[in-house]
Amino acid sequence: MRDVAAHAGVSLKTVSRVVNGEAGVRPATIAKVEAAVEALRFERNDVARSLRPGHRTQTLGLVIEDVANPYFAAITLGADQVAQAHGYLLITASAHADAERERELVTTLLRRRVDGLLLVPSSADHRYIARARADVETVFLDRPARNLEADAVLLDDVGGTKQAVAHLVAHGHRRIAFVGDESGVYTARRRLASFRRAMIARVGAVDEQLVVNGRGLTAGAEVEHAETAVRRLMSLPARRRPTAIFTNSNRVTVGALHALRGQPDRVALVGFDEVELGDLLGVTVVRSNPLEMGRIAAELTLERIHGRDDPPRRIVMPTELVPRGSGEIAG
Amino acid sequence: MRDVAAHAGVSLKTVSRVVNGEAGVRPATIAKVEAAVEALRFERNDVARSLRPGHRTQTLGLVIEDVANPYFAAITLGADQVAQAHGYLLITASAHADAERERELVTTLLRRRVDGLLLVPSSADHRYIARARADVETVFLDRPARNLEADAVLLDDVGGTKQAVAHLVAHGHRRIAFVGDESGVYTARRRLASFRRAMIARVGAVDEQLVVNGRGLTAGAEVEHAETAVRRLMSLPARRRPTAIFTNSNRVTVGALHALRGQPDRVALVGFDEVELGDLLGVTVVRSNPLEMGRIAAELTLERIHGRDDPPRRIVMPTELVPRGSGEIAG
DNA sequence: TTGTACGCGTTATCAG
DNA sequence: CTGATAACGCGTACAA
Repeated sequence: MRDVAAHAGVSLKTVSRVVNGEAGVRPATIAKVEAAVEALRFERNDVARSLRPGHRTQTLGLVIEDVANPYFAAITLGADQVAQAHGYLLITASAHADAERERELVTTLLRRRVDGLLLVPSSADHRYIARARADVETVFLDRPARNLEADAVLLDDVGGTKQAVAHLVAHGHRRIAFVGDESGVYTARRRLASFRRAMIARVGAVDEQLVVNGRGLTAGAEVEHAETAVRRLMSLPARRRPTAIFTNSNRVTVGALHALRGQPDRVALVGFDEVELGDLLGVTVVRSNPLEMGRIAAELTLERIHGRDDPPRRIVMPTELVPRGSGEIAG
Repeated sequence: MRDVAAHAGVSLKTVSRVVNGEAGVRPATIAKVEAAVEALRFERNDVARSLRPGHRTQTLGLVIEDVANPYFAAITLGADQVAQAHGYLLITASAHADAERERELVTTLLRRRVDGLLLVPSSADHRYIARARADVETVFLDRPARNLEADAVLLDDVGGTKQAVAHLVAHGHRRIAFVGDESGVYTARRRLASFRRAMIARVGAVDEQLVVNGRGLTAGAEVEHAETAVRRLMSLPARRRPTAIFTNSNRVTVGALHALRGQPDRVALVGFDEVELGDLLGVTVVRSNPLEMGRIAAELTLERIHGRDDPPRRIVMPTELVPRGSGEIAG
């Protein structure tokens, strides 16, 4: 910028004014400066710019489990859409359900002074965020903060799980299995608890043999582990074998579909989260709208950045049961 | 940092040393400083840090079409893995195949002084990048740069297309349709050209009625438009109707699968790119490895940043035909 | 082992 | 309308 000023024969501040389109510069001067900008291929440095007090980085941080999971990819897209619309950019990082990694990533993002943080948490205690920087606007996604007051955009997992169980029971099932990963510990536990409650309410009991929750379902191999788990369930003696399965995430659903492929008996299946081509495969799912979740979370974050200061909100997104065949197999 | 220094009764520089773990500070001093850091909740500001000459932002920019497309999501994950492993962060933005948006995003990223840029281009001329900043390491993904010397990590679309055509011809097809979107103009044109060549070589001619390339396949609605296009093909009189279809991207494949669902006649289908659950649906695809593409591109970018300076490279990733049923329907 | 002075590229303030 | 100067938070060079 100094070079541009020299080249144009004006002061630094004048260049700044022209570059930022501020008013109060003579057209002739503007032309001179613009010529110099062209000649020297000058490009404003937004890093230095955001160093100024008051000025922000115009950046949002997003930490998710895994971009390659369509559920999180949709969240990412939603957040990106809103961010771009407001002139913000999004730093996205996958923590792979690793609490340690999550902390590292969050810390790095805070050091970079992101104006806002969107977080799908894997860790069990988020006081470290407040400890690091109290002034960053943080919105939790999919799972609430632990030990921290913060906004959260969540799914109605309780409702969704109830719908699924009710649907299967209505189709005559009583031996319903629950297969989940533990990636979102909170989510998983919550859905499992709802499952138990719903089962007790509608069937009278839960067969714990039919509950598989995460032991061994490590990150990165959820699909394979879910497949194994479902195979194991299907190899139980006939009278204890489940007639229906509820899978609690899209990864698990995909694994279950693989496992059920070769099965002689038709087993009912309802999965949490949409799965691509699920319509063609006839997979009944409890669907939510992760794109909208990402949008809402980003919008809330930006509102907070721009001064909104009512108490932390907890927004719960609805779920919807989409019958497509697999959930309507009679028990 | 000044406050910390005051609180600890030491100089600014000493705090800097402690914070960055530099040697040559007395343990007692370290303790004092660390106490002050705790008390004041000090967190290093990496924005200011990267402003220093020589210091970089440790950030990579990635511009893709759409994170919600599993192909690009896989690229994103690969790039993120490598970035994280090297202490870099990734700013990812979806340009939705809009050349204008691509330019805006790239410009914004350059202004933020990303150290490297990974770009799945939609625009047809990339001189603007060199014009803006000559010193940023740029690697193109999926499609090469136009009017710019730059590294590129590409797919072997020619080979993949040939494989697909050969496969279908080997199964007795002669009336093979090509359905593509124009999202990657370069890619689309190239695959279509290869398709024509392969058809002429193996069948002797191309029925242009069976070539649908993008007219009307606008961004964001590729799936629906592909579905419509395939429906139209299937409603041709029997002797001109295709007996096989080659779809040139995962979005188009999904649309085609929807269109073919209700069809009375079985039509063969080979798609470019993997589609999730394609194995269960029996979809024959020409598969590549987008995760690895993202990794390789990020690695190359980092090597460039760290000084590698051989001439621009063009890395071509192999493709593989995966027979699963839909491509083996006899013609 | 610790401190001082300066500069990174920009914008805010205030004077001319 | 335009310019000089300070400041943002940090690290480098050098001095103490």
